[in-house]
Amino acid sequence: MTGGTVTPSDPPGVHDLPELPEVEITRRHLERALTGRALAEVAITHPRTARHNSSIEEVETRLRGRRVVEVGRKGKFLLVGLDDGQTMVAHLGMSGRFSVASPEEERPAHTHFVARLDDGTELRFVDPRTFGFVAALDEEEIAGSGVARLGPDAWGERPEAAALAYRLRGRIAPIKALLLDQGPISGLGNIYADEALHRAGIHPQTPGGELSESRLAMLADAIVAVLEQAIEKGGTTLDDLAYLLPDGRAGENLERLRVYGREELPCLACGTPIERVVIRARSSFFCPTCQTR
DNA sequence: AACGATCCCTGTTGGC
DNA sequence: TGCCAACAGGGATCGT
Repeated sequence: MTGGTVTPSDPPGVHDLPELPEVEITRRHLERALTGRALAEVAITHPRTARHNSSIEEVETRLRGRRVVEVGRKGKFLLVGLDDGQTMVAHLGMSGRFSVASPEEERPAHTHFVARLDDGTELRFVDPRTFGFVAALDEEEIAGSGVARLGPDAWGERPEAAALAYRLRGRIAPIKALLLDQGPISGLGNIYADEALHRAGIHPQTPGGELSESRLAMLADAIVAVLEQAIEKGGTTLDDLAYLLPDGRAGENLERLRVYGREELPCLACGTPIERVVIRARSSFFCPTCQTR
């Protein structure tokens, strides 16, 4: 039921929407597989995958022959440092997935990027919906990209209440929208934003700038807790058709979700039916009793 | 500057 | 049984 219609009795379902935990799991996998390796040959087969450079050929040329120095992450962006100072910037978008496989293994449908590595394996990027991308950017290009507008990483940098208060000061947009914005704090998507707000007892429509420092302290703690748990559980795979982890395993965080996709089901804390509202064209699930403005 | 709307895209599904 | 419109999502872009 990946991306299917959401009905009250039917959890949205469910695929693996890559948010910070899923990207961090991917980063760890790539760190092991790519560090020290050279991208011997690079082939991109879908123009949207290369849209952050001027052409497919430019990405291929700029990455070809480069050696991987480090694999980092900020928010939901993967930052693969290369030996000439460039960075291979990648985003999984809605449906992107990296894997490292033997060239003999059949390539899955929607494989839009392949890099042959100098150890004989192949780095692949599969992305049916093409919301993801792979780019070759230098320092200056990164400074002008979306990466530069990211707020502190929600897990790696863990902004505390005072930092959140500063970043949300005067903002009247709903806190849910601000958490999705990636500017005040980066890495949260629709699932973990809802989960963190529920854990913190904050209504998603509360204007961000109106949250007291004590409530922001609860939010900061809740964000780290939901992300930590999701990373430990291998991320959230929402249905067994969609694959999630780079090694092919499904994540096991789904059972831990307390509000996302649970419209009309009883709140696990108080029994009140979970409600759904649309904020910034995204579903927000919340408990009207536990979460207040 | 901040905010909201719109667009991109495809697999899945509800409704007919 | 089969067809098709609706829907989900992150981020870039644009209008107000």
